[in-house]
Amino acid sequence: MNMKNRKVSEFTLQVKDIADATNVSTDAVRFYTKKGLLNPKRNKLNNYQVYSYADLLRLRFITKAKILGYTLNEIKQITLASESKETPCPLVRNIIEKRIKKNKKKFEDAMALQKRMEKALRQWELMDDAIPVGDSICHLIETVT
Amino acid sequence: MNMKNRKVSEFTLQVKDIADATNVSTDAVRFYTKKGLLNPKRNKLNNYQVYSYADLLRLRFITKAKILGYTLNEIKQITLASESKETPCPLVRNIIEKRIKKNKKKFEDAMALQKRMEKALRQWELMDDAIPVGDSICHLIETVT
DNA sequence: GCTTGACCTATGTCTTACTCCTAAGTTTTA
DNA sequence: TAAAACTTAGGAGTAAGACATAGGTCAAGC
Repeated sequence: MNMKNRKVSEFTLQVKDIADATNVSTDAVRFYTKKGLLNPKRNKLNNYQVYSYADLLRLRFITKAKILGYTLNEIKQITLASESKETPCPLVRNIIEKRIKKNKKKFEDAMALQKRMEKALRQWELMDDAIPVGDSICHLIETVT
Repeated sequence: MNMKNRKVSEFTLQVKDIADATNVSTDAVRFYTKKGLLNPKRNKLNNYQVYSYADLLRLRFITKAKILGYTLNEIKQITLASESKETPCPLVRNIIEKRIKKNKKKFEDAMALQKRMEKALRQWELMDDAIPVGDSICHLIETVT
């Protein structure tokens, strides 16, 4: 490690550091950076991106928000809003509420289908693998749908 | 309706017919067709695609399988397998089992986060919209994550 | 001092599952 | 007969990256 070039402040992370710490690929980190969701500085000595601990926290947030179904654009809006001193609560709450409602419906539908799928598979397991009933898979599938 | 040109067999559907019947866009139908998930014939008189009732059923299946998280490639494999007389049960079961497992984990994670998000939002609702606490949204978000 | 390996940079193409747009041919309707 | 509503094919754009490449940088070992 070239400490002369690496040490910019207390927490100085390179792409790989921040990526490994959050279990995100370096490609994804660079992608978020290009999109403006992360705002690293530059090390002028070698042109490397220099991430801070705040960037790491934000990256953690991004991964969680993504699981919830937020798009990167939504996440960007939320973080931008949270940066401005006068946080426009109603706007952000709106984004969040909408997403929660959408997700709820989606989850419920998916869960119901998932359960029927699992049930069908259990029933299928009682049958003989070797039976070549022709359309048997279609029928299984149709019981699911 | 030009019946001379339209009537190829009992069930003769054009793109729009099959699309409307399944609530899928015509673009999507054409996309599935190009990908080989649907196999219409051609009306030689006007070069139109001619879909059958079987295509309609398959399209219905595609939409359901998609909700379950199957990719179009997986769906194609399953339907191809179900077409061959000796349906290779173990292979298809494998695809289905894998997908179910993947979905299960995904749903569980997402559901857990969704619940925490809803809880945080409820707590947030008790607060005053007008309070410009600066990082309050970040804090809300951090309680969620 | 130089090579090797592990980083980093930027750019570009590929993927999935479409949507939107264009241009041009066909069929239906007024 | 002309307009409206269909059809065809192709190409471009979208999200959220993965993967490939070419070249720059840096620490370690010999």
